[in-house]
Amino acid sequence: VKAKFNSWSVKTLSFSGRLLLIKTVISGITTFWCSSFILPKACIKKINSLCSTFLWKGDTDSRNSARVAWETVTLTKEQGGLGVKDLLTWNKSCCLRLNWKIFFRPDSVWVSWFKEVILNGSVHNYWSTKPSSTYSWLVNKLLKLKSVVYPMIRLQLQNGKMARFWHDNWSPFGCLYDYLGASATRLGIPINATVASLLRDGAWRLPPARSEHQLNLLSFLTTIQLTDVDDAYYWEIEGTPMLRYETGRIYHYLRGNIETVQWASAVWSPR
DNA sequence: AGCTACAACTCCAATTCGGT
DNA sequence: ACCGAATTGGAGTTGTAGCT
Repeated sequence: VKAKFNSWSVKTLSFSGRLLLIKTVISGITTFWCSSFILPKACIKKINSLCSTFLWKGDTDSRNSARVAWETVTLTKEQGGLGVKDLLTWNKSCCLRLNWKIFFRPDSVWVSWFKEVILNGSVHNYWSTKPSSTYSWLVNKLLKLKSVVYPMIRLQLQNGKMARFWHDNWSPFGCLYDYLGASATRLGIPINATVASLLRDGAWRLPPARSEHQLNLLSFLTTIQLTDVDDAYYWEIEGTPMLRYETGRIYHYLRGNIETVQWASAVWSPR
């Protein structure tokens, strides 16, 4: 990145010219690395710093004298920024794509490797696999993104033969392991039990409810009817099922709701 | 698998720096 | 005097190599 900046610094570019270079070329370079690896924070900080200096000074050697904080520059134009991608969040969005792949692109060689070596042969073990010092740094980072992807990877319950009772996201209550506080008691249900295994002769084999949460679950169970089709994972964002992974969409989802600024339309709309 | 010492990383706040 | 960035140092956390 620094080499790129230095090769441009000899030319006199306008502010918007430099902005465009950052948004296209530099984003292109970083996205390549972002898509395969989780970058260390210090690394991202350095790249941001280089971009900031280049934007305001035109080269990377002089001391930075930014008029506006980089944090503000990374807002969208509607939010009062310049629409440069926030690297940290972009990196996260790219890496969530790897998590998405594990579930929805099983034919990839990397996913097969991940499934066999890390997940003990089944994607369903993803939720219960804990980071370990025997795994690589990246693998552990991906496992730690679990809580972020969890609400997006839901399971459509059909015959219940694949759905893991405790960890799959199949009920309206999310992860039952957390919802029922199962770290203390698992109600006699094995950690890898499938939903179907709890239904025998048309009745749910669950102990009588002893908490409100358990009661909620039991009343929900009476409303469902298993079919004879296989269960399937599906990808959804804020309640909307998605067929593809859209890095940009996830990026904005991760950024959260940021207030827009009323002068943006006046500044950016074409005359 | 567990322990230990050490390295690496992350976060935070205080301070310094350059520029206007 | 003020602003944002950079630097610094300390505290706490996490990861790793080497050992038993």
